[in-house]
Amino acid sequence: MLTDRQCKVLKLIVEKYIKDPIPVGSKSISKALKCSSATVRNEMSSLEEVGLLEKTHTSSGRVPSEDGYRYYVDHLMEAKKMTGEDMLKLQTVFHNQQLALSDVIVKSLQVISDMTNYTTVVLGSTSHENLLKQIEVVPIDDVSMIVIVITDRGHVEHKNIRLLDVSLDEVKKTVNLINNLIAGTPIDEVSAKLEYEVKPIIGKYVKQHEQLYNAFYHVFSDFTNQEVNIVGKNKFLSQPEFSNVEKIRTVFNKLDSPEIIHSIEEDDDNNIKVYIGSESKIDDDVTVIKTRFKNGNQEGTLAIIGPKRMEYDRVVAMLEYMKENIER
Amino acid sequence: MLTDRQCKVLKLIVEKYIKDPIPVGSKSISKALKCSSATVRNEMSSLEEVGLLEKTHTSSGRVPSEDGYRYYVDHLMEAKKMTGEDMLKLQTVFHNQQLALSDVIVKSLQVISDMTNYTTVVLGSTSHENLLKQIEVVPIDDVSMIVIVITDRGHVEHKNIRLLDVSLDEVKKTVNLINNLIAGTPIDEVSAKLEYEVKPIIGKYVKQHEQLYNAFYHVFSDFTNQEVNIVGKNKFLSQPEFSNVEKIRTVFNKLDSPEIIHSIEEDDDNNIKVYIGSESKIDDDVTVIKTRFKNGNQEGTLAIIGPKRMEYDRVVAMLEYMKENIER
DNA sequence: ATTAGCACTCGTATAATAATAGTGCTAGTA
DNA sequence: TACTAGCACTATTATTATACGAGTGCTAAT
Repeated sequence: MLTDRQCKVLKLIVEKYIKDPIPVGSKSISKALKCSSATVRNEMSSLEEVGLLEKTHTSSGRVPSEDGYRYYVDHLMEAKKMTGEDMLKLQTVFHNQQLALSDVIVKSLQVISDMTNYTTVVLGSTSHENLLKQIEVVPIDDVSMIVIVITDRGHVEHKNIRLLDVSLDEVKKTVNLINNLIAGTPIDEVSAKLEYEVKPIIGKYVKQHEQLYNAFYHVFSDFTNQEVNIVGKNKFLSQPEFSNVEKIRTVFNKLDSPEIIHSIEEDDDNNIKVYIGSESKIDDDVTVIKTRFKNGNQEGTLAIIGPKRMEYDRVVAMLEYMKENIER
Repeated sequence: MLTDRQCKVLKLIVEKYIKDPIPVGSKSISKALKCSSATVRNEMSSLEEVGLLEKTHTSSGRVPSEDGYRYYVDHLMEAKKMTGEDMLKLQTVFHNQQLALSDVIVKSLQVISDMTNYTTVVLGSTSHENLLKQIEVVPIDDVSMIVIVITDRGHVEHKNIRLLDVSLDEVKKTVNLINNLIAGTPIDEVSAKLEYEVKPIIGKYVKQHEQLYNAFYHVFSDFTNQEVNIVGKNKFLSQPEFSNVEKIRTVFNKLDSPEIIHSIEEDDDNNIKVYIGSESKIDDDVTVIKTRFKNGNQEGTLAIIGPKRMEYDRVVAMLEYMKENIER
């Protein structure tokens, strides 16, 4: 258990280091604690012993360890009210009645990314949560047409397909069959239903059913299994801990990897969760802060991704504000 | 006018430097020219005098200047046949009958980006070339619906709109009116037509026409004026001339800027064009190689973006191959 | 016209030095 | 017992000196 003063020391170090990424010396925080630097040094080495602080070399100042950040986030950080300025910028987006919710979310995350210099992410519903609402087909020329797939949650995808020697009537028949037979099915089960419920029927009533079946099968099997929207990736380029290209490359590759991004919402805790450093699965110097939201049948995950040395209190306040505003 | 030997020297230097980005010394190319390093040095300083070569410092080897690359591309580079391996990888994409042309293009550019380690770009038709084909509306819940806009070239966009207290019937009336009255209009003129041709009519026949008009007006005014597809931006991160983050930041910001990307197709020359260094408008160390393509009413621009120190012959060969295959 | 030879230049690498900001520890004090 | 002043010690950073080497430009000889 930490003493009261140790908490203060840790808090001061974390907050100072977040402001300015240079190791914190004992002298620089001794005044704030109303005791001498020697005392602070003693406290510092206790904190180092329990693994909350680290040194970059024998005689350097201290830097928070991963556990140090964790302790700060879990016990020391004060719930910060959003500043009026931050609030104002977001409100103008939220109060735009014209925009659909999903657009409001994306817009406000853009605003947040610019305000904070961190990367932001929206993950929509996954494909097993999205139900097929209807499909539409629009012919473009003799051989190609566009298939548009719409889900009950308003997710839209379209795909260009080529059909040689298939008459438009046959296509329309197939579309109607699909809409009548399997609307309401979770997207990721559509392929299966297509095979077992639609294929036998169009086999009987539709010419060129092979070609048509294959085309539609591909449309659904290529359906993106999750809507992902990442805003402000480049913000990483102005963070001091990402000043070497190697590191940037690994981070960017991770951000481009669906598995990694997907894993952000693995645990479906409804509260705000903070993944620090190695917990983030992106890089030891990266922190991910995320929350789920739900409004009617719109649901998904918001995340803010930045350096481990992140303004935790500010970001948490922002995410709370976002969640609150989305959910009503 | 350059002598024969000067051409050889320049060519050797460019090609050697492209392989390995260290300044080229006289000795290293003297054997290939069957003369002494002193002779090469003389030729080199002539080439420097006319601005085709540069030194990084007084006693360094030579590096091609921007003009040097230009001269190489315009006069020295040999039309290279694609290697069998390169060809094979692209053919498997092109020979996929299932895919629509636009998908084939994107897929093959992904392949090219991976093969070359450069960034690739497809620019679709611009909004004044795309004609409105039809719009569709799908209601999602009481207040929101999705408007889907389809152009004659198969470009699809959709937008979520919110309409309070507007009945579905009124919406459908409006949609029908729009489809009947202004289908066939270039997308970037739709907003105007909407105002002068549709607004007066729905004003008479449709309730809540204000709200409806505004909503559709926004749908079209937000229409992306150009389909842009950039693949493999991260490839820049493994190019040695982009090893500092500052540079990466400026390049990435440029690549994210619609104006810059749009400017690639400013000149509508149908042949392959090479923009070297400052000509690229992206960075002095960047080269853009592009060509237009056209197949039926599908047209657009392909570009490959990489370091100035690019494998020009290989890239040009690939673009030629792409253009040829797309156009038939 | 070409080339061998040599003085010269400049970048890179290595080592030596000093300055500085920090630590840990000891001994003394409230 | 808890704190602190003081000091020896350590590692980083910046600066300077030195040597090395790859390359050039020029001159004189072929």
